[in-house]
Amino acid sequence: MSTCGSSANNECSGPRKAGRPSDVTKRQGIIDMAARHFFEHGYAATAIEQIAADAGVSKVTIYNQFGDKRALFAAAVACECEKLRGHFSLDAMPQGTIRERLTAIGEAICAFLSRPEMIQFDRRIAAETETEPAIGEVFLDAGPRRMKHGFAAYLRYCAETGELVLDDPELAAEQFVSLCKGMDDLERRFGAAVTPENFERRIAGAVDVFLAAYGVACHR
Amino acid sequence: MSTCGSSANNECSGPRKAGRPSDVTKRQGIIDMAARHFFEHGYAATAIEQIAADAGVSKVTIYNQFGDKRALFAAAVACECEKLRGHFSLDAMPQGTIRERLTAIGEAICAFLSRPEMIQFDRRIAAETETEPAIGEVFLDAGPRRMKHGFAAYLRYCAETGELVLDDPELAAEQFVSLCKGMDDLERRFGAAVTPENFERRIAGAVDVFLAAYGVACHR
DNA sequence: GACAAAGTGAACGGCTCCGTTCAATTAAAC
DNA sequence: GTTTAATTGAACGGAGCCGTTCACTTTGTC
Repeated sequence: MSTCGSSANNECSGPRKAGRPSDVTKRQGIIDMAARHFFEHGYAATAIEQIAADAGVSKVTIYNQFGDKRALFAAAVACECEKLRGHFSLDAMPQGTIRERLTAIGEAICAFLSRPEMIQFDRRIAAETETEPAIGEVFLDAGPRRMKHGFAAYLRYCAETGELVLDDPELAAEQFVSLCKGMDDLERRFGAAVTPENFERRIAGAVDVFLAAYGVACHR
Repeated sequence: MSTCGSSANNECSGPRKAGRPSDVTKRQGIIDMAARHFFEHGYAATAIEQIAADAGVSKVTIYNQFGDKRALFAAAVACECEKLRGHFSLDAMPQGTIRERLTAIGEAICAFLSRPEMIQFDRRIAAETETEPAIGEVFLDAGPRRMKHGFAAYLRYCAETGELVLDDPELAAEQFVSLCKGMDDLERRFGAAVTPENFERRIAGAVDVFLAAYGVACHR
């Protein structure tokens, strides 16, 4: 479904190697299925043979293409992070008052972060980061930091248009996102059920506090 | 070193069983070593034989006392959560202006949460919560929720003395803690190094924002 | 001292799974 | 058609580890 594996496949300069070329769709199928298993059941609890079976592929093919279980896991993580990159665009900015826009943004961010797949992905990456610090780094760059910088740029823009009064957009971005998340992502990481009624109140509270600190009304 | 295992050991009513009594210090040693291994290397990566060896105990003794690997893990989690309970007291409240007090509290909370053992414990519990939801629940009650309620009570007290203006202490408590943490606990969960310079700025920023929203100055 | 239960050490069965090897098959490039 | 390389199925070696059994020792209580 995704096209993550195309990053290192462009061998344009090399002469076309003779013989049967490796099946790209198979490779992608393996990565997709590996991601599914790794992020659902954890690294240790996932058997390569199972991935192979579910991807309709021989186990040997996996070892030929990736060489190692860890390498396959790394590929799956990289692919998933690549998908993440597409999720932070500033194109479709909501309209309305600054309060309405912040509310919409807060809702979007929370909805994005509280998807069950996201929670599980978070858990897995965190657990594996210990044995493979590079994995955590890749995720941080593809996800949280990217989101933070994008949002900070928007806040800076708002400051330039005079809708907000702030001198440290990065800090303000962190603060707003943290306010929106509250302790809810924590609760969810530890299995608590989602509480939609708290959701609204939390976002509204976040916007209130944020505007109290950075809104123009307070600084007149 | 800790005395967590004493919760279910009070068999006061039963007649003293004949024969050799089970060694409580051994039991505690097993739990301590189990916690060490489980939280450092993960559940799956921990071998019971290793725990037994490091605790100076036979593997059979572990199976006699706990019956199961999962049960041993659960005992270790329960013990660690018990330790957590002692860490949230409102006794030694700092003095000074409300700003100084909030700053001190924020620093204490962040210092407590960013201890490496805490980060690892967090990761492990989150990962195992999936297969054993009860574990996550136990942790939430012993840690985050407890801290939140305790701090909310303090905020309510501050509101009663007129130092703060707020009508939802629980929400405000969440907001303050979230502001203090920022995205730093996230970064640390994914292996990023600690940045002491950001630490100060983040706490100061949190107090600024919080007081802008809930301080008496803004509501006069 | 007799008894009963707890602890020990060693060995074992059984299971899962990683990673490899090998001969056979398939599919593209030339 | 020939060549080259990818893919496959099956089987294997080896490792790690869970949980059990058993005979034996230790350490308390009665």
